Amino acid sequence: MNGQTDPDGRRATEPAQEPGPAARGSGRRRGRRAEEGGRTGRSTIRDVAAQAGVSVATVSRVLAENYPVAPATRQRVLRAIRDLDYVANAHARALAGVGTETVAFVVEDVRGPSFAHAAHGVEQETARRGRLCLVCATGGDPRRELAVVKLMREQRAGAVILVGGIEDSPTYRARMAEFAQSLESAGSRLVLCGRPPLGEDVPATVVEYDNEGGAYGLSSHLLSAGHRRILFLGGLATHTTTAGRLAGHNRALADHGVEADPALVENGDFTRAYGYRRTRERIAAGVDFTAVFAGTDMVAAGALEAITEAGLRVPDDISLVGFDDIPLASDLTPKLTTVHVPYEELGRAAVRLALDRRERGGDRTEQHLVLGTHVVVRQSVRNVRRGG
Amino acid sequence: MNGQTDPDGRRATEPAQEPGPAARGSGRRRGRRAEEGGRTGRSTIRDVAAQAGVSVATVSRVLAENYPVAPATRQRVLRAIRDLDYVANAHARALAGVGTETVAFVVEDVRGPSFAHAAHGVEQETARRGRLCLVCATGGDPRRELAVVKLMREQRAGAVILVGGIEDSPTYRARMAEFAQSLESAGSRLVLCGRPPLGEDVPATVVEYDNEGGAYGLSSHLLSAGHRRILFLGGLATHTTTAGRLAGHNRALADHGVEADPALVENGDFTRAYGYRRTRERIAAGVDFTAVFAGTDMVAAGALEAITEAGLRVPDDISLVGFDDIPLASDLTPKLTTVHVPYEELGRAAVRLALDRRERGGDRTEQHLVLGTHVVVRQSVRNVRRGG
DNA sequence: CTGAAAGCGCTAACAA
DNA sequence: TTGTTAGCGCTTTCAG
Repeated sequence: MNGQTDPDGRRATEPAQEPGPAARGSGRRRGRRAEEGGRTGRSTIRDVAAQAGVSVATVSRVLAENYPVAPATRQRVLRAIRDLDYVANAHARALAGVGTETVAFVVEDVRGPSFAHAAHGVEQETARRGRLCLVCATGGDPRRELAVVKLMREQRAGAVILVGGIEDSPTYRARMAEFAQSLESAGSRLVLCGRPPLGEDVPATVVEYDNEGGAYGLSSHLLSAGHRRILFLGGLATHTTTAGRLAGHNRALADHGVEADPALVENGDFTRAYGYRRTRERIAAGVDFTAVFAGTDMVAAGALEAITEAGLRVPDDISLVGFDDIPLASDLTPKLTTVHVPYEELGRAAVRLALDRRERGGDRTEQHLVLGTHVVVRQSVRNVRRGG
Repeated sequence: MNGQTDPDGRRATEPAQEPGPAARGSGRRRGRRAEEGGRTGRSTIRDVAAQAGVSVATVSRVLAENYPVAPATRQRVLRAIRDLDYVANAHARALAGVGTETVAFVVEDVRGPSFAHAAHGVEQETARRGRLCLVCATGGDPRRELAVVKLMREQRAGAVILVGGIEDSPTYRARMAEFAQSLESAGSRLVLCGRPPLGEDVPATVVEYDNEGGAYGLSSHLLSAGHRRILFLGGLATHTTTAGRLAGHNRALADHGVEADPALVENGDFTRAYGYRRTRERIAAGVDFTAVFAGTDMVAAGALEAITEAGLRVPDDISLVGFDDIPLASDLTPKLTTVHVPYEELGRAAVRLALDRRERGGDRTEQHLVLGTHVVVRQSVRNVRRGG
């Protein structure tokens, strides 16, 4: 750069023809607004200052309340603010280094059954800290997910929370590791909520819940009730959630000395429609099981429908359990025995961990928290030992 | 200013002692980054320009793709961007007058039963237009609502959507009118979604659905089935939603020549717990009705529980209808006859109307759209005419 | 096709 | 106590 340029660039080259202090641009605007009567368009801190006959710094001070201002001045400023219906510009504020931070909450679909509770947790904790909460849906599309993460980096989000299980794959892991780095280097933080960690070297916060343990408990409950042939209705084998739940189920089987029969494990998705369809097919093909372990409560609802439709009863003819403990579980008849997942706490913890870490200037390490789950016994399981 | 101070100000006066993070000078930050190898902290467009050996203007141009840039230059810039892991700062962009706009979605509680669908509609339409979607919960607290609206003004949200019925009152109307004005003058737009208009002179967009018509249809359905004594379980009489639904109910009664009995109208809230409690009390006090019109499906779920618990059956002993047609309605046994409300479309329309109007530079008039509703007949109503 | 520089609205260091 | 002013990072004329 040539030596003539003032390092600051702007002012040095400014000609003497200085009109008033500060920009002519806003001066002109001010003029226009005055003509129109003072209520049109956004007013700026400069307008307020002018109106109150003080400097912008003073206005900023009464706004921030972080510096002594003479009561009389203060009143004048406040009055001007009211008269002009002034509101500070969050962007300018952010640019100047202060202002409300944002936390992004990224889900596949906001209608997902457990979304509401997780969202509530996030919203709660986020609001408690005076932050804003951005919600984005990806529709499960990796491209949209990529776009969203980029957008969040641009927004300087304090944390980006990705919620829900996912199809695991090397591609996925690579992408996430990149997201994590990318966010980290932008001063933000990636939070994986309800899905497993990526490894020690990935700077992400992970808040998951115990799928394996919950499933173990649930299957144990079934096994203790005498069930030996349990139909497992899961999502794809590579789905992180399915993987965890199936693992717990298999461990329970093993612990009870029951051999795992591959024919009793179905892979599909976590929709109600799938639960219905597959259960119906299995029943049509001959009922070679006494209980159904549905991957989620939604799947269980579908299964229940199919069972009922086939003229069978739950739990008399077939026992049924779900997973998640969404409200639906206790609305079904019979009320569904399931595993409770603390979604709300999951959301809260995600925000808490991520922001606390940043505030304490945490290092780039991984953070990992696993929330407990527990079986909720209701009315959809029958004891086939005593019972018959 | 005195000539001794470095025009860049900060750097010059900066003491040697290592400062904390969040350094005051980006000059220093930039310096540090260079030392550490280019990946720490946020890089700015200036870093990219330097790295690529071009001016910031050029970088801005390749980013915006709105101006011719020599391919070679372009490549160098792109490379620099990648090397530096650069992401534009949305705030700076917004301040400069461009950038992603935001739409705010304000609800009482994100766990509300119909929230998910409305949110989906909003999210969908919002994303389609390349906007971001902010979600805030007020917990029904007017103070928090006020704070949220202010926050949204600061964020320069393109539209602020308030969803769900509300306790109507002069205070409420005055507050809303003020919000509307306030947002309007800030170049934003207030959208009332699922609640009635405030008047021609209030610059707000209103998207509601036909509570009155839906209730009329529903009660007519009940009346046609021979029911004469229908217990109406509503929210407070001043609640906009309750008011609409009750009005439709009463009109149906009148049209069928049935006198409205005040003793058959209960006021409470829209919770499941209320539905349960009140129904139980009424049953205990003597069943002087043959059908229950629950204000919402949630209330109906509670009522169903109470009825069942009392050893009565739906619809054999008592018919039951709800309102909203949330998923729960078809999960209950028996499946609930209810009124379908197009929540998703409601959300979509809210965004569409508000943003379209702004784009077309609409005037300050009120906008008003009413979406239709319709009865969904399922299995919770019995015909007492033929039946007995 | 590229660069210089004037802002966008606000904060905070420094001076008065 | 209050005012002045240098940025924050980006876009966009206006001149080359």
